[in-house]
Amino acid sequence: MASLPEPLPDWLSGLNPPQLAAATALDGPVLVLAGAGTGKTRALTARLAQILATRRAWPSEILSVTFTNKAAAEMRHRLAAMIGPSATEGRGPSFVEAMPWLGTFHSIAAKMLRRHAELVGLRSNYTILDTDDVLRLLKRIIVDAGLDEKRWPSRQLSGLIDRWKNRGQTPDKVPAGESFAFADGRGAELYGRYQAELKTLNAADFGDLLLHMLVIFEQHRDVLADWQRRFKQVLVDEYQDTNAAQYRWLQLLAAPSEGGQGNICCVGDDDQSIYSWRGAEIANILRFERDFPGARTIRLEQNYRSTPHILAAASGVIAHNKGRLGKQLWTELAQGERVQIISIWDGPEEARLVGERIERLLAEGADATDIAILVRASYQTREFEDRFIAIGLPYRIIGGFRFYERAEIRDALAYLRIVAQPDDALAFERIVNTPKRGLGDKSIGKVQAHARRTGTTLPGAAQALVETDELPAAARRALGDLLAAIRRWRSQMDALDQAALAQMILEESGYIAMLEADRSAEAAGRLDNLAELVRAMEGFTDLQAFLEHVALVMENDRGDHADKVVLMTLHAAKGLEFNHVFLPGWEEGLFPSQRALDEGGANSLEEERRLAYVGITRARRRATILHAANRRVYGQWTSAIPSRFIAEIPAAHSDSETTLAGGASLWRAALAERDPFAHLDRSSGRGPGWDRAARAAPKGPRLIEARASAVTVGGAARTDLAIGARVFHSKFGAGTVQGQDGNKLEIAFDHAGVKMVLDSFVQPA
DNA sequence: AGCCCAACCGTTTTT
DNA sequence: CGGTTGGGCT
Repeated sequence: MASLPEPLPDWLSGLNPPQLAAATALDGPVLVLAGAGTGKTRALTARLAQILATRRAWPSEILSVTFTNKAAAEMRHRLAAMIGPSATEGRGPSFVEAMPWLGTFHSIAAKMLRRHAELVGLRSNYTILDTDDVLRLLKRIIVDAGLDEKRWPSRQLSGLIDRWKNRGQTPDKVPAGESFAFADGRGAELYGRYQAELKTLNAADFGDLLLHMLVIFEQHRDVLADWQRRFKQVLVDEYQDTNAAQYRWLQLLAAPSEGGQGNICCVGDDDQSIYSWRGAEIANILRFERDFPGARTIRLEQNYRSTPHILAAASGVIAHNKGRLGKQLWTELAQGERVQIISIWDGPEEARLVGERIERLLAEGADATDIAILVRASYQTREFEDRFIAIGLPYRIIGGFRFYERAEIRDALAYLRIVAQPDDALAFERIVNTPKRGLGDKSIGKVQAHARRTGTTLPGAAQALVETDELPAAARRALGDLLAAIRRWRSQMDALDQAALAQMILEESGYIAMLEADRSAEAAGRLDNLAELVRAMEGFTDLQAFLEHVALVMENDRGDHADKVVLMTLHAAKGLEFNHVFLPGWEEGLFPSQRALDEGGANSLEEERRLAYVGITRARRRATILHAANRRVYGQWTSAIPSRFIAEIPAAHSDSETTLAGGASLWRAALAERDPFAHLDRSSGRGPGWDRAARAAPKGPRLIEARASAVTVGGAARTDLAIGARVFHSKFGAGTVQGQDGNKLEIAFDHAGVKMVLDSFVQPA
């Protein structure tokens, strides 16, 4: 590395030594192991600035890949702030001239594919299908193949095809054994049919964007060579999340062994690899040094985010994983508070307590946006929503339905798609009878039959049928009118800008009228959404560009940045940070999830552990972990033991509290339901985290904000609940006492069966 | 063509 | 328990 000038230029100043190394090691392969909160984006941005400043590459010669649009936007934003707006200014398509190859894997591959589409049998205006289109198409293929859609659901096939595509496998490369995962060995065959169908639709699914480029690179080395020559520098963010196809794509573009220039910098953290279920292969990062000989590895280990207690807690947990590349995070921040571990009776109680703690934080002056509740599974947010609505605490849920997944948006887009791309049969199918035109299953069935018979596309067959008298007069007229309207709209494509065109389509198609006629509460919101869609279309070069933007780039963020506490999954929280983080539901079976425990073996468990690590490291100042003894699962009350991850948090960096009177004994009561030997008081073997939970108890039953009605201090047996007494339990309802053991009662509930329950939880009926 | 009820099935989710 | 979906019914 050439020696750096002193003083350092602006874009390099303030970097710590490893960050500086990451920003300036521009020759050859570099792996940057960036721990949580170690200023990864800062180093990456500085590297881009350094490349540009030293003229190692022009903006158009840098390939810079991320996984999410958010990450790409962030990098673009920070780069603009660092080197001035000229290189990156603009929104929508206009910045394309500046850093054209900064984006997500999918958007970059889609752009490349537009240039080479014909090499895989597509035209450059191909449609990018969403999951819904894919499922409908697959379902048709499954039914056409004479299979029972119930027995062989399209979702499952879609999952398999996804997996194959993630691994870069075309239908002919699917291992024979894996083909048996679907329809008794017909998996690969159906995959092949699906690919053929996509070709006739002039369409690609998400996985195709990369897969097609791989096929093109492998079969047309001249095309590959062009791209290799172009990209003088390659940057990859979140490298631990790359799948096999993405990995191969990067290798082809950058590895010297394939003819690439070899200046590739991959940034990632093996401890934050949480997407294996989506095809990510942690092995990619683990074997980087082998794949790119001569690679230099740089570790970013100084954490600027969290206190030592929080870091130590997270490190303690992740240390239980094997096969890590290894990092030692450290910080200069003051010690701060220990991680709080709270044992609680049940789900509602958990939500209640979190709500209370948040209110206290807000009263102490915390900003609501500094507070997050991170859950393992999205359904867990429900309990918190209920509670927060009840106490009037403003909250916001991140994730869930995206704007463009809404039915009205997808309908509007289908209209635009059929206008932009006449062969898009899926779009045609979607809108042919929306709004209602009297074109029901029977008429559409005839069109489909005709299409199949004559080997034409669905819209083509529709046109042909309109010219015959095979359809009833009414249907024939309706279909003819629709086709004429589509032609008319298409003829306006050049004359009108896409927003005006969309407005026209929505009005002339009767779609807006349909919603206006609908008096329901949702209809008004749908009209608003459509107006928002039209507004969002302004500023794109053309309709095609907009449609691609929608398919690949459209943000989920609806600009709701008000002062609200945020609720989201641990997955969604990766990359974010908050002063105060609540981590509820740390129970075996929930987190780690039952499926991870049942199916994936050690690897799955380690991924769950990484998720725990991600969760804890989101916190800047305070992390609060909770686990409940009882939770309602599918309407059934189930007891649970504390997550093993709780036991893995070093005691020196955490404090345990319990709101459970009787502490350990209560856990024993909860366990008795599933453990016939619970009464034997074995000293161990109660499961992960249990000892830890029990240890909180000896300090004496320490009540925190306990509901007076539900919890009583002390373990003295009650005398008013003799055998035979009728009692009432707030969860299980009425029952009869059958036996007594200290402060535990065996109660035969009228509707919930026989259970062991602490006497403090029941009242005489 | 459209509505209603019952059977089913429940991680994580980006592009 | 509750949302979705598909089939069957009107």
